[in-house]
Amino acid sequence: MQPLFIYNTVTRKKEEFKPINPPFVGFYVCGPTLYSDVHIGNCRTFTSFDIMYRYLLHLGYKVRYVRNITDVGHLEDEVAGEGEDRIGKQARIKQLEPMEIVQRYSFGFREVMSLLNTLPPSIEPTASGHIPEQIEMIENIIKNGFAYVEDGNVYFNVEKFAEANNYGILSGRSIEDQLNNTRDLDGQQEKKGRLDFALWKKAKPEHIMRWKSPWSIGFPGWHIECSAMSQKYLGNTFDIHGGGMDLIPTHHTNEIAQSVGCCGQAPVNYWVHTNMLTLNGQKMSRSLGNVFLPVELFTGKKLSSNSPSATPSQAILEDKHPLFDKAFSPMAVRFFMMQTHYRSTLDFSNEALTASEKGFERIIDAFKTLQNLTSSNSSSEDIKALQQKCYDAMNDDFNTPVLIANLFDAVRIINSCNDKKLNLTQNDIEVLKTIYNDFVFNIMGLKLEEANNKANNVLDNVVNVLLNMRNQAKTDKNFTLSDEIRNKLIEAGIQIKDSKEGSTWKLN
RNA sequence: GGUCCUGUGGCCGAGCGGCUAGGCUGAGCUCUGCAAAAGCUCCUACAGCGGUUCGAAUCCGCUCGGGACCUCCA
Repeated sequence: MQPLFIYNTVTRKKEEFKPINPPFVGFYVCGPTLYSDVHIGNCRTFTSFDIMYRYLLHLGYKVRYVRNITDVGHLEDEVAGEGEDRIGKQARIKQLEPMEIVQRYSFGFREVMSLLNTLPPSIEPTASGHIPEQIEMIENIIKNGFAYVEDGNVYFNVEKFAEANNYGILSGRSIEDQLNNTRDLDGQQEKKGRLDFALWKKAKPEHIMRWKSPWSIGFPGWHIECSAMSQKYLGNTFDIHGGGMDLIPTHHTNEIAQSVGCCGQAPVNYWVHTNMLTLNGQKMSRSLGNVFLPVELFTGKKLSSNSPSATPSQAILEDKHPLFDKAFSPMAVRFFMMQTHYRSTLDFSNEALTASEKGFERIIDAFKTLQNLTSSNSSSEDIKALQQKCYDAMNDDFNTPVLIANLFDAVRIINSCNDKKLNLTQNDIEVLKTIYNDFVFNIMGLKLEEANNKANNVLDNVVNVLLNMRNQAKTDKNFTLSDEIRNKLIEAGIQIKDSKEGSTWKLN
């Protein structure tokens, strides 16, 4: 098996990946809080982890990929432990059951992720479906002396925990630093320490979602769900835990504290974090309001304010979106995301996206050319070496930009062979097909977008009739007619490519 | 204010001490009836100033930009 190196946030180094129980791999990713539609920045994160999941599968690992859905417990003001539950608030505003809110947005979330061709996780557990597990974990944390009860609320005692443990192991910040350099905050009256966080909250009367617990009728804190669910499905210590970088200092830091506080062992061997998607250099986030939605990017249009949802198949759209020059297909967007490494910020712009789209088309066009390549007895290229370079790129912390650079080498070789400017053996051609199948389709998760339906077959036939007429005109040196056919087809959105073997076409 | 990350050619974006990715754009050439497509060639950059080194985009220091986190966020 290829040695794979993964950047570990804990050590801040790339480390060789060694699973606890090969070939099994436990992989947990913090999923979305479904109180509104996911935006394209959320999608970037889940797409990045999809590449990792796909590559691990390709390498032969048996991966259990768990990605949670947060449907309860995420307060508007986490640090104070105050404010409404985010989902409960939307439920109240929209006069729906909280589960209706979650159902609506999880439907949209899944549809968008499916359009982006991400594989579904093995398990998608919800926080509300794991209340007993969370209560049991809280009981253990209390038993171990790391949490205290205050008027029906349970808080994690961070300073107590930090006496014997490195609380800031992920963020690299010392406990003193965190205690002393925090902004002034309100609503801290119940907590003993300013870094303490809620494990269980007593429900106020207006709170819709509530469960019985030993401490009060209430609901779990935000961080405990991931600790409880990852432990349930992956064990006390598992291989990889991922999430957005913005989760490092609070959510993941507290997750570690809870798990260690409960079980006395580090929950995760490799912590992996993806960088943010930015818009004009600024992080895209729901709280900043600078978000746009996948459906808007895929259509180039603005979501109508009276659209019941942003689920692509149901969205009501208005005029052209002010941010986009045009629509960008999900696969072009996916390719665009992969041209930047997952640990770098990805800045959105029409120019960058258009450039990616063209590059992606070139890769797909070369794949079609590859199917009809003529082989030679000798070869002028080292295709096996190219294949290994593709693996080297992925083994180096999932370096998709370098992988793509290597694939463009393959594109050049394919096109040159097609132009009879270099030679490939039949075996080379088979290896190139394997490279495409493995890296482009299976690992990067790209796919051909034209639907192979009846209408397309008819179109294919119709265009071929016209191309034959044009070729006859060319043979007859009737260039007025041949050019007219070409120009009319271009106007109709069809681009013709002539070659020695004949003419092909594609949609523009 | 504190902690950390970052600054690469017209644009995007790799790079982790030597062999100067890749894409997009632009120019020229080949092919072509003319185009398009494709191929080839060219435009060879590392914010600034110092330092370490035989050698630095890459390490160190300072200066100036940009960003993230320290409150919820993927």
